[in-house]
Amino acid sequence: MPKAVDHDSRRRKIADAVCRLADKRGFEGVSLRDVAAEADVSMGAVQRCFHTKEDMLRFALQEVGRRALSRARGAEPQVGAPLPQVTGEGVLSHRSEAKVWLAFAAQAAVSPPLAEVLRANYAELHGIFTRLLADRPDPEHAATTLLALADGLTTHVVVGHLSHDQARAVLEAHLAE
Amino acid sequence: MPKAVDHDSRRRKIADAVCRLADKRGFEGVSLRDVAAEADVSMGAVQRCFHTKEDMLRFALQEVGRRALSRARGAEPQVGAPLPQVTGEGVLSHRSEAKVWLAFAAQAAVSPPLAEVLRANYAELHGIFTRLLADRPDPEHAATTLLALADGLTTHVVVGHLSHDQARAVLEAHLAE
DNA sequence: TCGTAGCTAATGCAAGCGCATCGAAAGGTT
DNA sequence: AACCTTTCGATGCGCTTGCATTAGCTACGA
Repeated sequence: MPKAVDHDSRRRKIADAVCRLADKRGFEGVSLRDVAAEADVSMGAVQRCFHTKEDMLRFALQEVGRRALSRARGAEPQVGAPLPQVTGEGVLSHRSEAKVWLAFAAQAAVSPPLAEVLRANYAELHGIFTRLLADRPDPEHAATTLLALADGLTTHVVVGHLSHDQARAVLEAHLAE
Repeated sequence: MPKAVDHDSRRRKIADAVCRLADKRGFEGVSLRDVAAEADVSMGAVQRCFHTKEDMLRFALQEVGRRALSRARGAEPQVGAPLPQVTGEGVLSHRSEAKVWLAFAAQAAVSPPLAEVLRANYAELHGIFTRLLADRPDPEHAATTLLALADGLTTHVVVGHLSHDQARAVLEAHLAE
């Protein structure tokens, strides 16, 4: 029988292809055939890794979320270390896959499985930001506000209403309050 | 020859159908056939009102934007009247077609014609909010921040991370600063 | 009445979609 | 070598899509 395939690795490879396509063409640009081509695997391989397109999209969104969490966690305090400075750039960086996130968020509005993944991710991000803002009078509320502001600014940057620098400046001013 | 058709009225009727479908099924649910059925007109009528699907979507987004501006303008001060109170509910109401806006925003990320419509709309909204926040130290910056916060909160409500009431409370607290 | 201009709805067309299927290939075991 | 299991890639299938096309209808003016 043929060499065993590293399914985890392949699934991630395919999820990365999904994100690249969503970034370039939006959600509608994510067809199985295009994903297979982008990931340099066959259609059959995509189908063997994911039973349905929805499974594939869910996994891709989970990957996006994992990466966002990983970046946010990189800003978390180490045990015994002083509370790190929360910066505008740092907050924006957790949405570095902005277009992809926006495409998924819009789809999540009409797809409960995707919405579920997003909610779980938001809950964890909220926890991380609450800890990062532990020196505020109400860290939870501050985290809620900061997350929303960051996402709103990200959307405005994506559509070209604001520049990245403007968005960062807004966050810095907000954090300075 | 047949009775002249009120094209403006029909275009708006079709745009409304687009928005209803986008609200229920996201952007992918907006096919010409479904729009025609939703608007209770034939495929031919849709095609006669809009040369391409892109035209139709652009017009629909303009309609969404016009409605948002109309709502925001309703909050604008009348000449000689005192500056009205900006409320959280008032700010959120300009995004009452939240899912539709989110779907269009995501698509605008990869569609320059839609992005252009959105930018123009944001610019006008920004102007309105700047005037509404004229009593702040920096009204422009305050408007930028408020718009972003509102959009971020709207997204979080749509995906179910926050409730409408939570979003409103965040805005009220922000406005009270 | 006839001709014309505007409007109509249904359908054709080519392309693409997600998912299922199938014969072939590959590697391990006996 | 033969057999079995796993993996493979190409393609079939039924359906949907945007846009083009066609034959027909209607109202108005000469």
